[in-house]
Amino acid sequence: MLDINLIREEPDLVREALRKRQLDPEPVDQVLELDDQRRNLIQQVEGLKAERNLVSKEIGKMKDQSERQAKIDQMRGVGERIDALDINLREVEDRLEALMSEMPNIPDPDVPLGIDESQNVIIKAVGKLPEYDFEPQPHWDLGPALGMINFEQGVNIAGSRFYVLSGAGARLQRALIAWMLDLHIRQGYIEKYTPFMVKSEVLYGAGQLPKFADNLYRDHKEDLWMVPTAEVPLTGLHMDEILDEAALPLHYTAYTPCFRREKMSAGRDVRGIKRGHQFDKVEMYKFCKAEDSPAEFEKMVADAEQVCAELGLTYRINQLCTGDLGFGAHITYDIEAWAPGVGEWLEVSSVSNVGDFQARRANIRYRLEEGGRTRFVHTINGSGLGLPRTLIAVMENYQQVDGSVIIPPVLRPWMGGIVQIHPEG
RNA sequence: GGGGAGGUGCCAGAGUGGUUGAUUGGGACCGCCUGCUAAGCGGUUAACGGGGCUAAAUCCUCGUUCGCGGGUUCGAAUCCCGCCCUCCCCGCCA
Repeated sequence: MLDINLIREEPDLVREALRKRQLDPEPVDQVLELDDQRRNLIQQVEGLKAERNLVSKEIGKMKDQSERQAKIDQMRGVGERIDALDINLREVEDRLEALMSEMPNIPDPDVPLGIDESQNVIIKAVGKLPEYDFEPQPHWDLGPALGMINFEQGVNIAGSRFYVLSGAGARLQRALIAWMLDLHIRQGYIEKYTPFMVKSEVLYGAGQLPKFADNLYRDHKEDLWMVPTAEVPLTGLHMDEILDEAALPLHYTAYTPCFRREKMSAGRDVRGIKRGHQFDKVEMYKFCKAEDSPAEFEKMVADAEQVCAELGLTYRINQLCTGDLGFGAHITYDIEAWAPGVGEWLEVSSVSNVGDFQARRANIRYRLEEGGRTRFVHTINGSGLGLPRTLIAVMENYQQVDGSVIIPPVLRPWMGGIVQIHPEG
């Protein structure tokens, strides 16, 4: 959520931000109009309420019955006018809220201008593209051959876009999760295990609702929704709280499965485990003071990089341009790992500083030690990392000519000492 | 799922339809007092929204908020309805 004061005072800045995102700036004018109406109605209705409060107190003290009755009759009329104006005000506020809640965050001035993902900017690359003296296989061949992935079973029990991990495949994913969580703990994050279903207000707070309702799974009887990312429940942890300045920053990490309905376009990413309706992810999340968020953001990017580096992956950092920036993001870096089998860079992490955008929605503030007004915290989220793609990168990078896969050294303690996975039979 | 109790400020805990935004404790903070500490004395102690004064306000003023949402009333923490949550007992269960 943007600050209404910003729209009111610097509408051109907001219009420009929308244009940079390839969006129509017209809602700004509607917001200004509704904001004007809102304040106008507030002034009217609050004036009447002040009068009513005053006279009601007088009535309480009056002795003369006829005088008293006259005042009561007079106030009855005032009450009716207040009710009518309140209804009017509610309507205006609902419409304003609807518009505001669908307005995206302002891009950071440093975000490169661009119309779509083709204009994202590679800002760093680490490692060399590995060379093989054989044709590297994609994971959708390696996985089944090694007994690590079973696509048929997934489709049979849940439909297209689902798969089953088996044996060393399931264990390797679990090893990655456990190792990543432990790494993040060493990096200073506190591990959280959260509900995988949340109330709609939490999704609103994180910026998923109302705009992205179509991408979410929900219980058909209750107000419970499957989380599309751990970012959602983690944002909700401090909803409606006023934190002490001394408590910040808060660094959390959590493993959750993620559920996304997304209408997958036919013919794109249809093979393998790169994109599905359910996937696992280890997430990092920070609540911090406004002045600290740029540095905390950079640190989180470095924390995510460390995961790639310790796994021995070749990766690069891609800064999203204004046209590709997510709804709530102020600035975003994607980390992409090279997967030689599928021959593409896989987005294994996306780290965003959302500024106070989520904090405004979720009402998460902090109080300065010297007192004064409360302020909204800044929140930062990042994957550390997304599991299916990390699994792909590990399998495809560590494959051998005989179709086996070597386990990266850092994961071996979680693999029961297994060093290499060999084809079955 | 069934039965019972309850949700008030940072915490505990009062509250009669009418100067109750809310008694009183505790904590915290600011003064005073004190050789130091303790004690004592006085004071302060919410959030959000609108308007005003301003360079800007932690300044003035109005409004809203006693779990949430409705209703009754000139006026609701207080009465009525619905919902949510917590605690205790019973049942069921990994």
